[in-house]
Amino acid sequence: MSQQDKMIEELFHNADELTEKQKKIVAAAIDSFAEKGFAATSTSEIAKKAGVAEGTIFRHYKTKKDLLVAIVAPTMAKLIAPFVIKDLNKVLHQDFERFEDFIKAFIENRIKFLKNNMPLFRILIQEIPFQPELREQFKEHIAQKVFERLRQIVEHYQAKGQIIEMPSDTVIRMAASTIFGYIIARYLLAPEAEWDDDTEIERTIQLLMNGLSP
Amino acid sequence: MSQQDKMIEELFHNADELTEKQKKIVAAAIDSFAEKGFAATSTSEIAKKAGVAEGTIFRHYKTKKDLLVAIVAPTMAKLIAPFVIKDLNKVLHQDFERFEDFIKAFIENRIKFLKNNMPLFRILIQEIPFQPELREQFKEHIAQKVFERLRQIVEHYQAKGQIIEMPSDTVIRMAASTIFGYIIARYLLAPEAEWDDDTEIERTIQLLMNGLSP
DNA sequence: TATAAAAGTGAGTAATCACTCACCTGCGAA
DNA sequence: TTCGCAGGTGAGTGATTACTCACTTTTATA
Repeated sequence: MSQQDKMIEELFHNADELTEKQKKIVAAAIDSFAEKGFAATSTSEIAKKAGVAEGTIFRHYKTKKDLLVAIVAPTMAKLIAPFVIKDLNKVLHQDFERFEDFIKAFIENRIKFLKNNMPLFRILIQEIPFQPELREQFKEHIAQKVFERLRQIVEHYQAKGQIIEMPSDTVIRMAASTIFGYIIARYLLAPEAEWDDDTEIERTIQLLMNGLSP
Repeated sequence: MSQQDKMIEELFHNADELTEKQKKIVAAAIDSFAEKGFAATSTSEIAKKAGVAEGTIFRHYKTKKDLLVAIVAPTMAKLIAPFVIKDLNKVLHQDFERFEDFIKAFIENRIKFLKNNMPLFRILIQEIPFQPELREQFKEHIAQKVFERLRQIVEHYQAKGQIIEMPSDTVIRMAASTIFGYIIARYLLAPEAEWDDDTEIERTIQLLMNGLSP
């Protein structure tokens, strides 16, 4: 099974219900959407790359936008999955006495996920500004659920005196900027450069810890 | 003169050489490109919004992509202008003994610029991944000139013992993440939210100072 | 093995695309 | 007044677009 296949398997919980050709369509679409953007990619091009007839695409996806949503929606779900699990807080606070340990485990976990799903992450951030449907999903899930969870976490560690007293939204913004900044620089802006990943992540966490400590 | 006009005047050094209709084309294109993206915007739509015939667009710009480049290239130039002025270092080190003062002045200056040119900044970051021509310009200017300048600045303040010893690229990445993180959150992700800008900028600088101090 | 449903096909369609071109208009220089 | 020319026009161009549909092939089940 190829890397591409594994990515798709991981992405769609019912991947075994997908036809061979359907998987090829999804793989081709991910490829092209990430490289040229959704609007600049034609369905004929996807069909050609996938080695199927154009009609086959529309057998499985009513419209081109449907195909995009079918790709992006589960990516978004996977990305925020760790925030949605029940009793995150309980697990969290048992396992991670210190904020530093929590954020380290968390960053490493999410970076690993994004690293394995870069084209999808690319499509996600590139198309959200343009697709109201995706923007709506993003707002509903991220803005509401994830943000609420993050606030709880920040406030928990603030109560323990491990994070500086500051509006939790500001803390979240800073942490998110730093983390996404690293991911974008590492995997999108300069993927070809030489990176000492462990050291860079360590330093990034240190920036946050120094900056957010009381 | 409208706000839109002022923006265009500021952007094109030879704005007085632009026809009335040409200005309207540029304004309409900025509007649509920022909202729907370059690929999803048709020339007929731009013409309609600008109140001109479609042929008029192609009288001034050979292709649709030419129009995009004519809009984005000067934006990029304006954005990096402060780095390109001669003897930046001399000016810099006379005026800003402390790194904190420098970065504060710098952030405020660039935020003010971006604030007045948000649609253009949006187009810039949205289209650079897709347009090889823009990516080339970006690499040439940012990667080479700007990065070199930033390295000098970081190393200067490192020599003075005001910045932690760390590869200058890492320092730059962290500072850029933090600053762009604020701008993107403030003006693109949640422009409608209530923001206490002065306080947020102050806190953002404090994060950097705490995180980057030896 | 027979049968129906699902998967797959590719020629065809109307709409839209970026771009062209022959023509028109207003204006400054000769 | 005449001329040249840049600015402006909009109907027209061939190419491409997302999508349809009548049809064939494959698959699952009884």
